[in-house]
Amino acid sequence: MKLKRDFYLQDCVKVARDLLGKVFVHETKEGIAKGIIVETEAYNGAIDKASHSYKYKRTKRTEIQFGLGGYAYVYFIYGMHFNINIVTGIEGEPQGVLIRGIQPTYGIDLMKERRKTDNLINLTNGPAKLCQAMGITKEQYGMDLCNSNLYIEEGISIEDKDVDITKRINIDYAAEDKDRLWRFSIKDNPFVSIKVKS
DNA sequence: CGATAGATATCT
DNA sequence: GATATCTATCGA
Repeated sequence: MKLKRDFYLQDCVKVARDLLGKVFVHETKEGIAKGIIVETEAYNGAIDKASHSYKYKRTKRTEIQFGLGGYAYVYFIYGMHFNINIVTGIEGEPQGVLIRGIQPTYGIDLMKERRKTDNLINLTNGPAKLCQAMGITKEQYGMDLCNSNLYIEEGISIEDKDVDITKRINIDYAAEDKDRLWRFSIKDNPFVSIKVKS
């Protein structure tokens, strides 16, 4: 059962927290791939220098962030990698949640084939890795998670005591905003991309 | 471990 | 023309 639009219309920080434990699904003609979301980061364009849409900067690339929540924001980075964000918030508010780590639960052979590795942990413990494993490319830019073959469904419930809240990764260019505690991950899960000592 | 090469769409 | 919400690989 796909999550409904309402879920995505909330603030990006809340959605980032609540996405932990939910199941990310991509159905393609090659097969279905699923994984439990174990690591996320929130980006709020209105106030956050780390966001592509900082100060409501609106370009062809960030356009999708300005619409309703529940759409996929996929972009190409460092000349060779894709990352996927889930757009959140109401129309006009550019926000997103970066998916940084998932735990594969279905279609593992397909993921291994796409990633060219047999190492289970190495399949999806990073934002560009999980995009490759899930078969996400520029093609998925702007897809509606409420009405397409790319979506999120209910999963397991994660208690607050099992959630690590830390600084976000690789945003040193973002000045003081790099210290915001907007990264959420499931404690001691091996598919979390980078461990941060507490 | 830490350092660095890798390669290009996107914005200035 | 500079840079990026990163990853793989190499050397110690």
